[in-house]
Amino acid sequence: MSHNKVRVRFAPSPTGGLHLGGVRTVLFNYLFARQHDGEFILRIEDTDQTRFVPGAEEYIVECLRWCGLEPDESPLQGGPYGPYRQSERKPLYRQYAEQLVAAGNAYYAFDTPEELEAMREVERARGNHSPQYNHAVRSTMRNSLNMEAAEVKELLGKGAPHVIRIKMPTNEEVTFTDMIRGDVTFQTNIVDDKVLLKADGMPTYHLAVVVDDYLMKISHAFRGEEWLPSAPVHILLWKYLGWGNEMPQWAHLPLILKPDGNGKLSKRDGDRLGFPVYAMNWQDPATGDLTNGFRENGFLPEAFINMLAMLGWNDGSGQEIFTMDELIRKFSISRVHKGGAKFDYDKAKWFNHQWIQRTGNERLAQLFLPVLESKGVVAEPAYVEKIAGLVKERCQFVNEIWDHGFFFFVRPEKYDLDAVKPRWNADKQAFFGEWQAALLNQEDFSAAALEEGFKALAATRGIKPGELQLPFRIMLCGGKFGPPVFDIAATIGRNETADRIALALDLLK
RNA sequence: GCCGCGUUGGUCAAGCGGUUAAGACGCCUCCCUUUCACGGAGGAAUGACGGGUUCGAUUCCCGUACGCGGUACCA
Repeated sequence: MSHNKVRVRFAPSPTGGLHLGGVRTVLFNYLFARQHDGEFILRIEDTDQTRFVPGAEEYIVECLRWCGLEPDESPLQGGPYGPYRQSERKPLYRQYAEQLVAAGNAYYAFDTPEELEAMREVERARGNHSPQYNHAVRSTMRNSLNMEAAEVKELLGKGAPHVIRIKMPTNEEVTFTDMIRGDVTFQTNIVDDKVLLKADGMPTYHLAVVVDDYLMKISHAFRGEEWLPSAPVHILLWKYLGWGNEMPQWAHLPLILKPDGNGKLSKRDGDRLGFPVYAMNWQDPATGDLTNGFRENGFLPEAFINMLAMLGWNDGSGQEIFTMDELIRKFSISRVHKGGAKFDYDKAKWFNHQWIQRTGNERLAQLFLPVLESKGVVAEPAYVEKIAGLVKERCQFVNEIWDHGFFFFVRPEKYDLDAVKPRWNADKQAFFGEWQAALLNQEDFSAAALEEGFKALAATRGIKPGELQLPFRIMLCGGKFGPPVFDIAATIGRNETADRIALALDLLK
């Protein structure tokens, strides 16, 4: 439609942790921008000073960084259309609201909260379920539509508290084309006269999005489905402000739903069901409450992003594993689902498993280091890397390298002797005594050589090697888990292997 | 209540008027492995309902039901 540069934005309000759905909105914006060689802007919508939470903006920025969804313009890095924090743009908005008043598309309203509540009471008494300040009641309220110009001027002159409201037209239809949903039509009669400029001089979301999207030359506006009902207000504002030809194309993204029941996925659902909902850990500065994040739960950003992309979008080919580059190439907004998707934590874990397999041992080791540290273990990076390679196929999370490979770092504290004892006998006891002695002279300590020696020795004693492998494993790991036994022996080394055999033999006597 | 948006297996979903209705997660069985996994082979399981339109509807249209979202000087 326009040959202008693609410019999209993510515009969160800094009120707390960054939700899954929020990250997905960012992702779709980001993919679209990159695909079209456009720009992705982070704008902070902090017009509600009562809801401002310190640290939330920094947190959002850090989330985007972790996800690899870095903006081209933001409060932090600036850009040609700054400032990027709406609170810092406050002086900008009033003139546009005034412009709308002058054109007859908005008006001053002096109603106090008490008067508004009184109006709602009356309406409710009449059976009106959701009383609105709209075409039907505005003539009964204290606003510039019903007052003498002089009176308005006087009130304004002495600084009487007031808001500016949009004057919704009556009996009109507003239609726009949503890139996901197609044409959507609203009757203007059913939408109320939304406040555009608050008494404190701050714009509401409705005015701010339109003005900022215009000033920042936003070409495509993707946001959550919860915004669909207010779209007609925004469309009208674009028109009334005289910018109709530059209005962005809209797309309202489907919601991410809770796994059980219905409804939007909330932080509470995560707490209740035991999975994260926020991208990263979030600590509420007021209450000190800590909410779990995907990052701290051991998710790789690649997996997190991949999983999110597939929640509501697919390329039609059946492919499920995508790198960011592939997503950028293949993403298409028209293939985004209309219906909401229930979040499935099992599937999320599967994505993480897939990505762990695709991640190099060096990086896995690096990510695992803090876990090791927390266990009080110090190890050579090269050794940790090797272990990562040995156990990663059975890990869904990086920290599970410990669960599946702790015995590479420390001796088992307990042994699953029940798995061995029932079939334990003097022959086996003797075999392991001999095996332990043999290890000390084993020249080649590779897994293959160990296996060969083990089997040869078993043969001379007339015991099936299979009968001996499980006991050997228990001696080294303590239980029935872990990579192939001979790999373990080769990795922990001659002395450690011999020591562990001796230790276990004592217990089995 | 009103307005809007949705509705293919338990979940994510492909499909775009004619198909044995893909695939993935999860679940079950078997194989591999005398550990745990990975991997491989199978299996159970799906078109909300009712009307049209059509030679033929999962697919198009209209209702109904259900769900969700919105209905603030919050975003």
